[in-house]
Amino acid sequence: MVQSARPLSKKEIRQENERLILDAAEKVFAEAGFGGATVQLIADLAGLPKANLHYYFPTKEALYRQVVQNIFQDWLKAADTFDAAPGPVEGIGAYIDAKMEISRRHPAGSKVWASEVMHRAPVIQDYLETTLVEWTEDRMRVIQRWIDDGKMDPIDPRHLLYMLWATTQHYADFGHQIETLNGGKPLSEDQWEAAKASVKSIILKGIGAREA
Amino acid sequence: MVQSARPLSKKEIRQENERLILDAAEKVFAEAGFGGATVQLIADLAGLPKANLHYYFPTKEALYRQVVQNIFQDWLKAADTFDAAPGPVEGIGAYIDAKMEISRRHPAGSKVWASEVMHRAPVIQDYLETTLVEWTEDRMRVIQRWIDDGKMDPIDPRHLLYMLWATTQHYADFGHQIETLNGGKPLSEDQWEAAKASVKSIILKGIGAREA
DNA sequence: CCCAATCCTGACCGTATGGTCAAGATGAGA
DNA sequence: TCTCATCTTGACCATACGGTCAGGATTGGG
Repeated sequence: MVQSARPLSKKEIRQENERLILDAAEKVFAEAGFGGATVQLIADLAGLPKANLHYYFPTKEALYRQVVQNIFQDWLKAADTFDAAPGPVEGIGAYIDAKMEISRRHPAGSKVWASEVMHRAPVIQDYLETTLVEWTEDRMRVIQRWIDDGKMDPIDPRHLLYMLWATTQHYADFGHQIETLNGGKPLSEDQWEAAKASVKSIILKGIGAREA
Repeated sequence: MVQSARPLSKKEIRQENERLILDAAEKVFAEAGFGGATVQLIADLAGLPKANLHYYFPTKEALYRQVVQNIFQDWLKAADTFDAAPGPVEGIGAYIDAKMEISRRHPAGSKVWASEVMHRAPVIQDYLETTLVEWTEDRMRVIQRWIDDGKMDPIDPRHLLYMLWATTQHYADFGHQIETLNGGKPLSEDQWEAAKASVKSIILKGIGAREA
């Protein structure tokens, strides 16, 4: 517990507190939903008085918006793997790995995202209509190219993407159900590896992905 | 608007009103989450005064519990198809059809279920631990038998079930996102058929399902 | 060292919400 | 027809919640 006693600068204080608040907010929004979450609960979890939280984020909505936007960024970043790949085995395989890892490391974020979309995306509808549409069309083109090059079966790229999203995010969003079906215990390291392997195996075989 | 003017009997009144309330509640809980839903909103949608709603369901929690339990029943019923089937092509194929149909016809119910599980199943945890566990083990045994009989590849039945749940429910839970990516329009009849076909094709091929 | 800017917080406020109640209306059975 | 059980509802209440504010503490720059 020995720690440098140097007082934090204003900049550092701001950064640190915003991080504390955003982390706490993500957890609380994930567990209770936007409507069920209370500012008091978020403040308690962040270890700050409620009024201090309102100093950094004027309203509950503004805080929620920031949380969702951050999650959306991660969501998109996971696709970097997709682009450089020579074919579906590497590209989709790496994408599944990346998204499964997000589900494992940031389940709260995944739940907040799911909740936002389920409730008709009240705060990020504009992102869906612009960024997500572009992103999706780009990846659909990549998949179509693989199909044209004979690297996989002629699957509708759109439904393949939906299946990838659904399957990988399921391990976060429905993690509680999976845990219950696992005897109440979280998945072990080995079980996570088995999950990833199963998903990759079924999908890659299912789309007839051929090694480069 | 001409209608039989026969006054409803007490029994009919009760049935009718409970149905109105449950239908309205499912929609509102799906759109706003438990915390975001208000009793007033449910009452308005059902066309009843709030106090009347409380006459039939004493608390918001009791109403929510009933909604979730009803959904759970449908969820289980969809599996009837599974059991009689001679092999994975028929069994899993029919299960996918059934669950996709639920996603299409009762998206609100699917969302309420997803929300409940995401929030650690505060009201149906006991069902998860008993009924769902049994249900899952039964189906895993069926799948294992198909594997042993050489009717499909040696896939981990557990992860196959998760993939089936994830993929089919995704079309309800993330329906708004899918709609946005479809130019803001709901999926047409043909598009639903294409979705079903894609899902079935990828999964059945992915698990190496062989015709009987 | 001083003053301005930033940060912190207990106390407070208006509102919305879940739930109650008492009194009346309506249908069922004798 | 009379009586009882069930159904209906406007008015009401206590509470919890999001958000405000005034004033104090702390840091930074000149």
